[in-house]
Amino acid sequence: MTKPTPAATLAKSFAPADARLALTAKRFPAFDRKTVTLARLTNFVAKGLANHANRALKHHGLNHTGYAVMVMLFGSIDQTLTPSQLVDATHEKSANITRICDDLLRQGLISREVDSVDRRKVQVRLTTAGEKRITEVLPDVVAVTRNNFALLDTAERLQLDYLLRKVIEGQEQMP
Amino acid sequence: MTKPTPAATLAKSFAPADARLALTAKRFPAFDRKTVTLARLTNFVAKGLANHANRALKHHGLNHTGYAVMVMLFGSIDQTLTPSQLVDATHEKSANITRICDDLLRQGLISREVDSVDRRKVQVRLTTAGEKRITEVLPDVVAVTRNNFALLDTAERLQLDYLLRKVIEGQEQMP
DNA sequence: ACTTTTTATTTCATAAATGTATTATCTATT
DNA sequence: AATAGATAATACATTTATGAAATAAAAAGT
Repeated sequence: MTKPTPAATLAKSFAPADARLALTAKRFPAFDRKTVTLARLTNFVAKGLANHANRALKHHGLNHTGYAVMVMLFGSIDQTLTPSQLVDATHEKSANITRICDDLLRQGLISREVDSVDRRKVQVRLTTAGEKRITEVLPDVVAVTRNNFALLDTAERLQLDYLLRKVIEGQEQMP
Repeated sequence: MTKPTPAATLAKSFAPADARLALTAKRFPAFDRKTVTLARLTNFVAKGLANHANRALKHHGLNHTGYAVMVMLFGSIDQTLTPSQLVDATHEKSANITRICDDLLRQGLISREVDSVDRRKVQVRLTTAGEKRITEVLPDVVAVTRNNFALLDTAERLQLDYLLRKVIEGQEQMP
């Protein structure tokens, strides 16, 4: 089981910020330093993930959002999803999905067609070119993604998965 | 100690995406489903945090980046930091810090002055109005931030803090 | 002392993301 | 079958974020 003891020694770059938050907590009793720090940490990890992924994706003419869309399509029946499903799958706002898909369409990586049974819906489908592209890109991105978590052992990864899902569960209950 | 067992039952909204990633992993051996999922989870939590914070901040004329800048200033000696220090503290790109500070300056919440000993540097300082504003805003934002982590008990928060720092440590070692 | 290199910040052009309004279609109720 | 209400996607305006180049000052090397 993971022991949180040596946490303080890790991520040294955090020390100055921690000190500032400590001071703020001192000056401001309402300031819940622990959760604020959790929020900051999450933010930093997410930024790091996006930055590293983007660097790997740039050569391939994609960014991490476009990539996320394509991966979700790749993993779907018929390689087809509606924009709404893409919104759920990526947590991007619908307007952003439209924009991303416009771009993927320009690159010929996806197609769009109106759903024949519900004509409000649009079916976004990975093209052959799109499938080829994702196949080229995926190994790079997966490798980079893995590196982000390289320091965690199997138990820790499981634990992190559990904790993050629990946080999301809590967020979904928020007003 | 935290038991990760019931993780699968939490965050139900994740089920369809999990299924897609499972399929992708099946079709694509190189696809390391576990770390990819960790990346996705982190991303979602960060998005939720930003969205919730932004909603609380909007009334106050701030967004979560501007707020982050002000909190860091509030927690600093003399309530003063250079743009570079703000870059480190927030992980925002320098150009963005400039823009954010322009905005805070327009609102009269900070001041900018050239450092007298190293004239390349700029000292960004919280004004009295800025201090007042952060004092008004902080309780709201802290309350919202806490809610995101409401489902985690003390041990779990500690654990999450530990794990995230370890991830950041790993990210910092990346090329 | 003088040139080169490094560091700090900003500017500018561009990209990415969001909120709100709009259009079109479907569903349910009368 | 007509209408009201809900849902799906997009368009448009605006905000937010980024990369690359420019400017300026300090530090280092010769």
